[in-house]
Amino acid sequence: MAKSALQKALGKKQPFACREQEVALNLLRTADVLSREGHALFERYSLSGPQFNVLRILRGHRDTGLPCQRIVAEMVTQTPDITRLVDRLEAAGLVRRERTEADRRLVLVHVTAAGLTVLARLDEPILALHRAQMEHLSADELAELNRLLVKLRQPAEKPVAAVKHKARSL
Amino acid sequence: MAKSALQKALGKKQPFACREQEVALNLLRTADVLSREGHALFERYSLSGPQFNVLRILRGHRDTGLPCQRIVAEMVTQTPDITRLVDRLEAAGLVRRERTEADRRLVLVHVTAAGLTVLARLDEPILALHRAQMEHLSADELAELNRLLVKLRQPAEKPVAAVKHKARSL
DNA sequence: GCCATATCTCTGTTGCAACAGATATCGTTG
DNA sequence: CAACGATATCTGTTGCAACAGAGATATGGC
Repeated sequence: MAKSALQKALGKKQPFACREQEVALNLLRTADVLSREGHALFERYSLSGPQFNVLRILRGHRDTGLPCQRIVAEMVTQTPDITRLVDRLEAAGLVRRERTEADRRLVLVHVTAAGLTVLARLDEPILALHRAQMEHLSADELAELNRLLVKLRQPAEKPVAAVKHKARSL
Repeated sequence: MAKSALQKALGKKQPFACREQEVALNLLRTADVLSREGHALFERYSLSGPQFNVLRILRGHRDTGLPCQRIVAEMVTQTPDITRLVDRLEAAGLVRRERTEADRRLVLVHVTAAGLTVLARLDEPILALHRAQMEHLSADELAELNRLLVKLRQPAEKPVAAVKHKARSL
């Protein structure tokens, strides 16, 4: 295997154990690099990445609101600590909780007008950032990258139990 | 644009704003899904992902040791809190600090025998996990994915200052 | 109608991450 | 050799994330 770009970037002197490991490390590193730039953008609005993600999800359901569990299911980076994440958004006045009457276990979370305002201000810079980060890739490359990322993650999304069981038996 | 796989997976009803945004979300989500399985593996050895990463880096330089700054530069997910990360590894007996005499500002970090033992136990399960996560992709697809991930991250790695300055002016 | 089970959310605790400032050392300049 | 800036690491503080357990409510069997 020839020396890869990541090896040089990281100053590594020995090759990767296998191509699968190279993909794993490249995936995590690229995600880390790109998400840091997004983090710098959110920071100016006192938001974290997951917080912005939740706001955007709630905007997609602003007519009905969404229970916490559904919010987590739609998040890009899923967190088990959705309660306090919503707590902080609520303290900032960006979302509002509403206990339902039909099923009193459920708490529907709605985005507020203030939340929609913040989202509106962030929409354009976010898109501009994404475009700037990827302007050196062709449309075909972006489509292929999308396809491969989805395919890579696909088997782990449904049979999670099987994978976890396998991992524990190692 | 036709409905994508991620839209269905996330239960979204409206399309992405653009393909660049779809790539960004797919990248973060795939990295999150795969890294969680790795986290479950490290957890059994009371290690975090970055901690394992540091140990592996130090193994690659076990003849000379490495200053903290160099460790950060080689990390997959770079952290500004390397001091305490090394603190915890040192408390666990997996690394050892050594103040150099030539330049007394430098602290060379070495992996200990115990650290090498932990690494040796983790090497095979990690490779097995990576292979299991990617067994449904062909060798060509893995190579193409590697190429695209490296290309996507490439411009952000060198002109970081320029990008950051640009982001701040938004 | 009552009890067991499942679901949803919240709380308590621990540990890590991020940012800013402090300390110690080195190299250079006058 | 004294002072200045640069470099490398450490410390203090704040806030978030992860995990376990508890409280409240709904559902289904009897």
